[in-house]
Amino acid sequence: MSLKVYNTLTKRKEDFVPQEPGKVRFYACGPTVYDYFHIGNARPFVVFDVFRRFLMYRGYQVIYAVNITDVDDKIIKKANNEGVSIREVTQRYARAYLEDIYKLRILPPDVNPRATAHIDEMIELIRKLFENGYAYEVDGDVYYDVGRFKDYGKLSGKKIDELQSGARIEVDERKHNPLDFALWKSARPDEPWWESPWGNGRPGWHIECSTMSMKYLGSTLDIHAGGEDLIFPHHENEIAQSEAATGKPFARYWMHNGFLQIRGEKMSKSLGNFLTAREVVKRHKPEAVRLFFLQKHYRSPINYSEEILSETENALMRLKHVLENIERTLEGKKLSEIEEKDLTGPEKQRWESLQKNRLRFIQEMEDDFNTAGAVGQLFEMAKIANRILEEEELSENNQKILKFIHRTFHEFDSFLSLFGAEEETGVETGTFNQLVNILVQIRNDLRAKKEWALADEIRNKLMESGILIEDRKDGTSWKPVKKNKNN
RNA sequence: GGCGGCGUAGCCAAGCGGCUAAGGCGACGGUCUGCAAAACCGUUAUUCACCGGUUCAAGUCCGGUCGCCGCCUCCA
Repeated sequence: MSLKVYNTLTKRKEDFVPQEPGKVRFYACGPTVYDYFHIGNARPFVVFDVFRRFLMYRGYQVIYAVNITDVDDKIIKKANNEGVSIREVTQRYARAYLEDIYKLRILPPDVNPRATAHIDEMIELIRKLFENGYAYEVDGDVYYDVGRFKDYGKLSGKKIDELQSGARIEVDERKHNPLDFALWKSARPDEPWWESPWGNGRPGWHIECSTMSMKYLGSTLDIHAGGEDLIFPHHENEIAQSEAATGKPFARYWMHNGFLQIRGEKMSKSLGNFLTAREVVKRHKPEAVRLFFLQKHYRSPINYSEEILSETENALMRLKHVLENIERTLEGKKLSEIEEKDLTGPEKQRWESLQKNRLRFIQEMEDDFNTAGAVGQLFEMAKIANRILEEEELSENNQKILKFIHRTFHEFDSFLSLFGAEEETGVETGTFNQLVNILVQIRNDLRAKKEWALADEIRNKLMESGILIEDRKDGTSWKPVKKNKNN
């Protein structure tokens, strides 16, 4: 089986082959921190998080970088409107961004670079573009000379001439070409600025992503991802800058997510028809938001409504109930691994269906991350589990089948993050389990050394925290013990 | 005007040339229950916007028509 990815650059689904076997350099465009991000912005954050983690699940070493844009016109405007400093605005919303992605159970990226911390590198990149003849200066502004870059338009499929005729923006006569974009903007009053060879100023938007992605991931990225509205001009310009500077291909695979619509219209800040992710997460489970995105293919448009979110929440509960019911049924039972040769009749059929479901799930994920198709397999497995749970007496093999289903769900949840959250605390169970397992392991090491006092201390302390340790001849297990509570 | 995408049951949605068109929500029927709720089980598209064409075989490929959306300007 091999992974296939739809590449915007070639407009085709391609076999995914990273430049270095087993290693994926993955960059996704992050937020401009001038406001809370809305539920439409959340889509790429969630889906690319799942893709990243699926790649990890498949054994790739993934370096995942997501930038934070903290210098930009909109930030300046916001600060001026509120009469506060730029720094205050960016700190407030950068923190809010981190809080919100945490709530959505998005794993923190490996690198989360901020633009203002990379001004020197940006200046260096611009200097390189001057050296290579792709940049020019006018009155302290520096522009990229689009006409000099032969491949301009290769990502968006646009031709420079056609763009010119269709350009609706007023033409700046100082530019060689109306499509030339700012690499460096000279300082205006009340704007933040940094020193540069071209005078005081601040970087243009596009140069940030080129600079930071290449700094942390190298000249050629394996995957560059973002919303489809970034294809032009943002990603087109990133390619122009990066490739003109390094002479190497900038990114091997370009992935773009489709838009979220509300009442048949694109959700956007400028249209004012947005709901912040934090509002939505107050009304609906974060896992339901994730499932909402995952039940659609990431490249298709998706329609938001409260009703659809509620429906998704019901669907999520169906899956969670299965897990809970299996847990209750199997509680305290010790089951060995399933022996296929012992299976006959309906048990065998169930087992074979489940194997197909599991395989199919992975195949769907590998087929350009078809999460909707994959999730369907989960519901089919849930159906089988429920049929077993309905039975009066559970055979040993049926119990083992239930156990298999439970394990498979959690296996896939390493990248789906739909289950396993502690409802009240928001603490991720996976992390919690890992911590307890570490303690149990340490204790076993101590027992091996016959350091009983400390080992018992760990057991007692865990018991006090509601964790029961069980030493058995085939190993140590543990489980949370329910405190006496009504209901 | 240029470029790109979409149109599958009441709603959401997978499907990318060939087993009986996944799955979810809802609705209806049933199991459970003292009753109810919850949960679970079952049923729910001779048909894939429309018209032609290619093929032994088409939601699936090609052409056209209609409708919707996005990009071409900051935007995930």
